[in-house]
Amino acid sequence: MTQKIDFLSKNQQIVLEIIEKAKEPLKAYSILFSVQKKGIKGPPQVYRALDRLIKLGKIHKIESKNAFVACKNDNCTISNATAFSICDNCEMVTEISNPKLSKYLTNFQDETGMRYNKYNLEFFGLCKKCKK
Amino acid sequence: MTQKIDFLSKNQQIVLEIIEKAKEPLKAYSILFSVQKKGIKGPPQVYRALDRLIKLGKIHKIESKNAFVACKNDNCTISNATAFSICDNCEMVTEISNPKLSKYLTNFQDETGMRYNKYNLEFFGLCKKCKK
DNA sequence: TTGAAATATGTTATATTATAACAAAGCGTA
DNA sequence: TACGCTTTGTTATAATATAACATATTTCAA
Repeated sequence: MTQKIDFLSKNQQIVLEIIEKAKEPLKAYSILFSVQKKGIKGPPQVYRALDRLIKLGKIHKIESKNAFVACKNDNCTISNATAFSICDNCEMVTEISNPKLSKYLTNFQDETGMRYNKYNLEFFGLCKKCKK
Repeated sequence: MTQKIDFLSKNQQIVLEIIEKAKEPLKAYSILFSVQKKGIKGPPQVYRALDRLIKLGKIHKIESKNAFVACKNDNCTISNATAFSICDNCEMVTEISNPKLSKYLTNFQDETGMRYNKYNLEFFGLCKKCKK
């Protein structure tokens, strides 16, 4: 049987915890180094946990940075519709949860008639702090 | 002085040409293999050309695939505002040029007051062919 | 013109990110 | 229990990207 959708294995819990505690997106290998003392030895264990957490919507991958952040939405049902704001200077990443935006993009249809079931949007600019 | 904005070096021309001819996004190392007969020996030469072509708006990087496509817009002034449609099955990638969408996103402002000067949007789904 | 500073290119090596391949362990159920 | 399936562990390696330095080219002021 496939793993139950609400159950996290030990490795998955370890990886999720460290991502949730972090204030910034974490790279896979920095996760690996941090969790080696907890018994995780190799990249595949980390990447498998990351893959699963992504599928569950518990974390998201910031594609432009190859880094991972915890999902900030209460129920992580929108992992197929993600938007982030990224500061070019301090690299701060924030998940945008704006109902209007997600509605607009979820309903978006282009000329080709292709219907989308997932999107990822990354905004870049300077955050308030760095604008000063 | 900085290289003139409308001038491409030999390497840049070679790389751009091969990307423009391709029907699908190209990976950096597949570009490298194709251009080795033309005198380009190493990854840095390819990556430098790619970086410059991106800055000029001649090509875009598909972040979720680590691959590069030619810009389809006549004048490539919107390289800071990109949107793509990606088929999960056949991996076809199309650049979306939809004025309404780009206007919406360019003007988008979130609660934090951060103003964006760049965004990248990637839609995923099944293209017409693959839906059948 | 000429030569110092800046820019661009070539080259080797290596860092970073991710997955293949297979072995071992756990789990459900007939 | 023993068979099939899924998950986990482990080693090795593939794929992506950049550091570091050497060489060449261009720019432009003295």
